[in-house]
Amino acid sequence: MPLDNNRLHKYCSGLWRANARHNGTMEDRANWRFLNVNDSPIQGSRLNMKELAKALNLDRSTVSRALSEDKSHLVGLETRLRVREAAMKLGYRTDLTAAALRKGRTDTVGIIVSDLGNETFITVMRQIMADLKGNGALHMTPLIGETRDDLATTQDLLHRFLSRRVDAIISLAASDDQAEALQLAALQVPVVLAVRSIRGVELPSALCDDEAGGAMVAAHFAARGHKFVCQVQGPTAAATFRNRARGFSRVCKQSGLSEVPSGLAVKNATTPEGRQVFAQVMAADPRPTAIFAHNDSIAIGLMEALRSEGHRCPEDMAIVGFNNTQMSRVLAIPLSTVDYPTVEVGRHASRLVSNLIENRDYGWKTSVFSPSLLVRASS
Amino acid sequence: MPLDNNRLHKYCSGLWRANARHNGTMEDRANWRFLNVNDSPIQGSRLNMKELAKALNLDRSTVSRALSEDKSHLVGLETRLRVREAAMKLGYRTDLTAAALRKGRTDTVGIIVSDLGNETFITVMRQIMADLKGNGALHMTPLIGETRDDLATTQDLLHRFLSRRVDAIISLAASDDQAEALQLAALQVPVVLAVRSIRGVELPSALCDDEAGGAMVAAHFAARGHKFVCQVQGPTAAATFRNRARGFSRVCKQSGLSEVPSGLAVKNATTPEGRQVFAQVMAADPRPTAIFAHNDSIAIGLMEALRSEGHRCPEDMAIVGFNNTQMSRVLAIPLSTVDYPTVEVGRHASRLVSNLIENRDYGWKTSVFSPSLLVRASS
DNA sequence: CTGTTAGCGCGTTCAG
DNA sequence: CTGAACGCGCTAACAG
Repeated sequence: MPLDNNRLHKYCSGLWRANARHNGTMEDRANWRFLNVNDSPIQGSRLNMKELAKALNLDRSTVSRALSEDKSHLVGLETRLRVREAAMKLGYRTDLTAAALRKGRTDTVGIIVSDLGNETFITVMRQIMADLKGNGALHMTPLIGETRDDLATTQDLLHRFLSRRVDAIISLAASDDQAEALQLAALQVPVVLAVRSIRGVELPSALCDDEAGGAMVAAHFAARGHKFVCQVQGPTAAATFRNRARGFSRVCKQSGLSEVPSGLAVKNATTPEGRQVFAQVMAADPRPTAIFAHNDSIAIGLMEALRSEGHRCPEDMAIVGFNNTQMSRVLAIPLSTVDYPTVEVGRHASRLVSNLIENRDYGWKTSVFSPSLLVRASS
Repeated sequence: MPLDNNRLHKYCSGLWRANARHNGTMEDRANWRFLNVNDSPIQGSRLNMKELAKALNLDRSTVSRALSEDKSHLVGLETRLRVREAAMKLGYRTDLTAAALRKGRTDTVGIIVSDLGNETFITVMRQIMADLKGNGALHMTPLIGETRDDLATTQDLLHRFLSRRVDAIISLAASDDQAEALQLAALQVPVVLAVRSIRGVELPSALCDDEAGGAMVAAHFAARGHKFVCQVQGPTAAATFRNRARGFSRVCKQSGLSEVPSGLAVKNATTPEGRQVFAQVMAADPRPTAIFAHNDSIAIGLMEALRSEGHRCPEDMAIVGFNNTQMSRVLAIPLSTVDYPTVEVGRHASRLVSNLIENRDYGWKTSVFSPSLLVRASS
């Protein structure tokens, strides 16, 4: 089957993006040497640009241009097609590490996330990865690292990313103790914060308006006629949770709601801890009739404890979570929750990165996106 | 504060592993030029090895050796310390892309996963990443990509990995339609399969004995005295689920259990689909008294549906899942499930990769690890 | 033990 | 429109 221009044009991008299904049959790959005009010393089985050029009786430069996305117009149409056809048949793949060395750009961005098991982080990360793959003329590859909120791991990760010469870094794992490490990194490459910010650190960020989210929940409780309510706060070291708490408390005061017990917090925002903290809620006097859990995991722990002890939700106790996770939607009693603006946050983070890479403009471009309350059966 | 040898030795590995907290103060970094003996043309703010060498009145090679892990013994102790101290104070970071180009090795491995939201995959991946970071003298960086079981995405990912010259590829996302793409990739670099295998493709793999897992569940049902049971199968395209089904059915026959209804399968192994399929289970005649769900997500969907309709678990219906996810442990009715050997699978996969990279030995080294049944309250 | 030399595979001048 | 030459930052081979 001869290659037509249509397939070649597909391959043009396919060479970089690999949409092309046909990378040359194994026969082609085995026999590519026979295209050589002169015998040339071949090190491995991997074809490089020099060899490809020799096989075509062209100079490397011409081949380089023909294969490139932005400079292929500098090459005659006929030559360009000939080069691309050969590259395709022979399974040529440009060596991106070599290209990076020459260009001074690796077309990679480091992504730091605290917990790969967290659905919200993953959702934001997916958006970022999708954007990075297609944004503008850029085709960036993400390097992903998980910190589990450990400072040493974070520093290790930053060092690795910097050593690999990433073009930028996005952290979804910022916490106060990382301030210095991130600022040091920002001296070398653009650093963008997403989901989590750091007090007093002015880096371009893409955030959720957590305070507004907390406020919405309190307003909702007030509208439902509750008098005594409480909140189970996530780790207090994270600004995210502090903001949710502040918004909730503010509106409680404004609406005449009493927070009892107050100061409830879990060390990790997980279901088991939500389960455990339930006893403290029930021990309070007066006992609250509604709980705001700072995320869905905690909320689910509370609901499971509620079920275990034979109480009913929302009749005996209303519960609202945060993040709108998949699980919240499929419970027997669907969980009321605050929908996190994952798409907006991810998109803004990737836009910031693209802009900063193009023109090292470190302007003050933080955006804060609003969440929205989803009232379901649990409240 | 002067640098003592202890800190320098830490930095020795810290240079690569960044355990060192102190990367040189900002003043150090700003003034590093003054260490230069001659003025040298400096392009960016980033210090390279040539400049570092000139500042120290040494040759690049010496600096390179002094900083390396395996060849630093070729350098005099005094010089070595001097080099490392300077590198540390000046915040020198070796350019890994350049090193890779020269060495013909990038010290990266591509990891392909179908779904970043899947706890089991993530757990295996974490193990792999931890091993890769510390295994032997190797410090490999993983490149992670998600396919969502899409062939084109998989091909794209493979191409990107290969273009970035990864030293090996680990796929936790194999499915039958990817056979050709993976085999083509295996022509270039070692390819290892984990968690999922492909029928008829002989690549070194690290797997779970899914059939044994299914068998355990059937034996458990038989021991509990059930007569009519059923299973809800995951996507039939995946060998994983086919094996679980086969093991379960085999033991059912051997133990005289009837599968009604049979042939129940969901398109995606998710909680919502588990929820939906529940109606079909209840409509069966005779109605089964126990369900084997091919993973915990499906099982949880079934349990939620059970709750919604007022049935009791395990009295009216026993349920067993697969994977031992966090969620299975914290439900009001803790879920019986099959514990997946994530550590063993991950460890074997990373060992395979390390071995294959060292000595391109493509020997037949697949291992299959046994899962174990965890009986909890739901059965 | 250290310096010298020679590339790794590309992209980008500058000529023609 | 194409070819020749240079160098990105590093490590490996070979001398000394």
